[in-house]
Amino acid sequence: MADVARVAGVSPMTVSRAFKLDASVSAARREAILAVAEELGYVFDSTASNLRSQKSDFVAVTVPSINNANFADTVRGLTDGLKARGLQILLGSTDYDMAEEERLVEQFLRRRPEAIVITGGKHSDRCRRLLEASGVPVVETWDLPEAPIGHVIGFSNAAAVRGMVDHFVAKGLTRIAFLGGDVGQDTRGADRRLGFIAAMHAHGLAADRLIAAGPPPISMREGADAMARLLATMPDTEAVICVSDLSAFGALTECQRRGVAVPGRISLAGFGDYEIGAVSVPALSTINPFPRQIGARTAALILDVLDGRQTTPARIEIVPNLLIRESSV
Amino acid sequence: MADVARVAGVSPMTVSRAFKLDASVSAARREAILAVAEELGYVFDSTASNLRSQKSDFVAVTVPSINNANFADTVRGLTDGLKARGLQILLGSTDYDMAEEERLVEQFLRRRPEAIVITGGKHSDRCRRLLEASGVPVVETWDLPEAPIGHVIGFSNAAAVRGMVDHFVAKGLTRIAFLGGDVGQDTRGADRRLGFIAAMHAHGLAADRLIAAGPPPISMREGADAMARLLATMPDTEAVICVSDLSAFGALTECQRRGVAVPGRISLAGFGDYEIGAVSVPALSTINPFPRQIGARTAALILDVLDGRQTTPARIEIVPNLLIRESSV
DNA sequence: GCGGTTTATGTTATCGATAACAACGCCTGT
DNA sequence: ACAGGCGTTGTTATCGATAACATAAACCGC
Repeated sequence: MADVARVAGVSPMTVSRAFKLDASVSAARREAILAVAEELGYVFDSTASNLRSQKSDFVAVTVPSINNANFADTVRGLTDGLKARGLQILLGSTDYDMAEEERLVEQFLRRRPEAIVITGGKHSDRCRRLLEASGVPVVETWDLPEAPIGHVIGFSNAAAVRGMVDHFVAKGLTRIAFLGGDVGQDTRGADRRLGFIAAMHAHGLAADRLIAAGPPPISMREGADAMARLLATMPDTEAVICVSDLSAFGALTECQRRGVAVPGRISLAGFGDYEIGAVSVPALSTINPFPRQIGARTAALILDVLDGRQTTPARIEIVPNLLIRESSV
Repeated sequence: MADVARVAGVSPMTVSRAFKLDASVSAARREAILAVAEELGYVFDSTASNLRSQKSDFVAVTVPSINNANFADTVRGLTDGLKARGLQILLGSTDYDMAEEERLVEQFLRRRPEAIVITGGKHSDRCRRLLEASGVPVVETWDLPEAPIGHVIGFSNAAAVRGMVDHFVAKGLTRIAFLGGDVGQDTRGADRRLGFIAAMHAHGLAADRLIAAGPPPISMREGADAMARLLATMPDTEAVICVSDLSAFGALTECQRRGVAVPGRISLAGFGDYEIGAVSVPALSTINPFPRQIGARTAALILDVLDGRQTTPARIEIVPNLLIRESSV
């Protein structure tokens, strides 16, 4: 920067200002300075800038898995909403593991992010403590924890599944199974399963058709395997709600291979409104929790917090949308 | 850090060393220092560390899209290979746009990453110049550019598709179509299309069944729409190679809705070995370019470069695997 | 027991940008 | 003509950790 300043015939401070979009430098001079910088091949050093200004221009984000269209959509909404402000996303995946989440959060906090976005509302004690002590604005998403760390933008997984159970029951189906959500690691999956059980009980129905699909991420293949087990052990099942569209599609393929008609003999539903659910034959009934919107609103909230427009913890509830399609008609 | 040092009764330098895993501090003292730090709620400041040591512990990565299982797999391989060394991934998506890529690269270089990984081998002039001038090790992936910027770990998209064309021709099919890859933005898609054309010509066949699917990312829906157009305009087509498994699956669903037998009347193939291709009914023939391995080997290469074991530009060619499944039997 | 080496710790200056403050020129209104 | 204000530029000290060097203590073989 000193070199650029010398060549441009100004002080380093003026060069510094020329690189900040808002600072007061005459337009002509800024242009000249940027031209000199480009010619000299000068590359601005954000590290030094961050240290002195005590701002990182980072927003840290943890997701359970990068390879998941739902979370990717949330990240997309976040990125789009934040990049206008020059905020960089620091992305990390926890692999549905709270210990890994804790490690990630600790790493991230060392970079002094402007805000930190966590997927889910359940964390290790130490992770929670670190976040609370950090002074960094925290947003928990994809969940509605009872005692949030800071801000929350999420939805009730249990309530969403209840809507689907209601739909099946209204169709006259009573022997309904739930596939997945059997492992505590995937707290959202577990919430959906608990929501299923509660909804069945509310209808006076037995919630005893629970099929395990193993630890997340639940693949299509695991959905197919679980459906095979279900058909073998409880062949009179009339409807199946799956923990995600991916497992639902896997379940569908298993039905197709066995000649089990969907929705003729078994009605199917997924969760997440993945593209596969809209395109598959039959199209899958599902629940859209608006992942992109979660990201977009989180971004907007973060900007509000950084600009001082939001000073109290926000609690924003997204209402998922029930999509009834061919698989459950 | 000074506070921690005072409480622990040592110099700040010793505290600093206690936080570096390799530095020479007696085990007892390190433990004591870390305990004090934890109690005081001290959080190490990576920014300051980076500035002074002139190391960022960042590896920057650009991908065309986060929401793509193939690229997510590559990122996964990278992350896994790098996190043991405490290297943080700085991830950005270009949306298949070279201008956006240039912007991202410029942003990333300001953070002085230890290395930068770029998906693809085609870039804007300025982007290339910035990378070359930066002195940062560059790895281009998912492609085999003729004049690489630095290191390359990729495969030939054209050659991979040729293998699939050969397979169809060996089966006696000659009226073969290619779906997608019509837009220059997606250079890998375009390479596959060109590879298709060249392979057809090599067999003395006309490569005139080219169906546009629009700009990337090509969705399942767009694959279905393109298949509808193909069936309408060239109903005597015997086989279709799609630019990805996602579009191939979309194409398959269109066939199912119209009662067109796959592979009975039309043979189908995709690209990428996405899970959908293995699970769908019929399972899709496809090409596995080992995205996870690309990431893993890129990580290994980066470590080799950083440790001085690799001093010349590497050129590693991955050989994709042809997977023949039910859709093309 | 003594030079020589290793191990563990401390001291000082520094990475590169910028906050905070000062100052200068220019305009404006009275 | 002059106080006051704004827009633009410069000066100085500083953000928090650590490289490089210095030093003290411990170890070691002969």
